[in-house]
Amino acid sequence: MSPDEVFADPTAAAAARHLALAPAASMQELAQAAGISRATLFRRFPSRAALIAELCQAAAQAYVRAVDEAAPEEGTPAQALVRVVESVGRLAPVVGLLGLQPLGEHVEAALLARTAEAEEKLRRLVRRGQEGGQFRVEVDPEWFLATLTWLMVAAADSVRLGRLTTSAAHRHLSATLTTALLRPDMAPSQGTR
Amino acid sequence: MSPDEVFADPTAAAAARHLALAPAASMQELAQAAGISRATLFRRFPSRAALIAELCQAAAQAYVRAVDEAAPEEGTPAQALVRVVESVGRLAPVVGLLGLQPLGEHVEAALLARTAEAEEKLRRLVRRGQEGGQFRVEVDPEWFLATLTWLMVAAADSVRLGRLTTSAAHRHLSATLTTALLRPDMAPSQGTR
DNA sequence: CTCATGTGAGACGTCAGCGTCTCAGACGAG
DNA sequence: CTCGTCTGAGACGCTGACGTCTCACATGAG
Repeated sequence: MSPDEVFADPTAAAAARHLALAPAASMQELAQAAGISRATLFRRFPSRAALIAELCQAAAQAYVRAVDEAAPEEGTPAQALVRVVESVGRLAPVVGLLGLQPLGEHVEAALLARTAEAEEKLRRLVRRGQEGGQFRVEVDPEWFLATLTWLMVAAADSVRLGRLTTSAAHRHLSATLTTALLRPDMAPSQGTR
Repeated sequence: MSPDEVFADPTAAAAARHLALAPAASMQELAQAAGISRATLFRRFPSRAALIAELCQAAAQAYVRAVDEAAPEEGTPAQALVRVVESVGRLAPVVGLLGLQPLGEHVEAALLARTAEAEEKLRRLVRRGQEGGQFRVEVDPEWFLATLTWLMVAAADSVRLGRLTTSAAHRHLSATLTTALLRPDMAPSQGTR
């Protein structure tokens, strides 16, 4: 999933792309990356904080939608897990390195509030799978959430460093997340690819 | 492993602790966190960049030592993996959130150079285990390295958010890394705790 | 006591980035 | 052609942080 599919505004998409490479980029650089002047960038986003906040909000929105589309409460936990990991994993290139952005106090709180519902769905999925015997019981749901988040960053960073291709990173991300949670004797198909 | 064991200088240790909570902290804040005046902080570290660089160098040094102490080339790959994960995992609380620090171009290059040798040892370990049949062959060594790095951040961040205790995070970190790489039929002891 | 060393407090200049503003030019609609 | 709208270029002031400097004070050795 490319930045342009997550951010309706092409300016925002370009800014997000550049911020992924240079987290401390100035408004000057972001404007240049978007192919517009600094003045125009300020016309669209009244401040730097507003720009960052809007990007993060859009990313959170995409995350919530990805979780919803995967329907974590439907089907067997194992199938639901695969769908979730596949769906959320697509966001890695866009959302991943945005997670490194230093945020203001209330902005971070707003983001957490926005994603709280989706995270709760995932916690329920983990518990459902554990009660049903398909998931490892020793995995704390909170740890699964943390793993999901930061392995997206890992995937994005590996691509940034040129160590993995986007598709390889996505594949490994999915594989690692499912093997981390699925009980080994429950693997639907042992292969990773 | 506490910050004081990684950073000989208690000032550096305090700064690292504070930077983990506030990545964009000013020199004023860092001095206050270390219990010294801003002037004294500048006497010890000629610039902010120098301070950050020194912290990262020390962290990289600790990482290299942790890998060396785990002796990744000795014993069976599975045993070596457990040692590595255990050893490196201890660094998570200290090193984890330091990875989020925006670095200058050449500083990052210097860090990569410093850790290159240790990373190469780990790549060899992964390949050795794969050739020996104990490790999953579908896991790219690069992906394992990325996973190792970013799950340390995940552990540190989970603790920061109060979602996990330090010991729980460490346990999950070890468990996830080993299950991600070990072939399921090769698990030495199935339990995680 | 005297002196050397180290520290805290704070003033000061510098500078980069932010955010505002103005003006000139491009461009399309009518 | 004319007007309204949008944009780029650039000047401007402001702020916060950096880094330097000075001075007073504490502490400890001799």
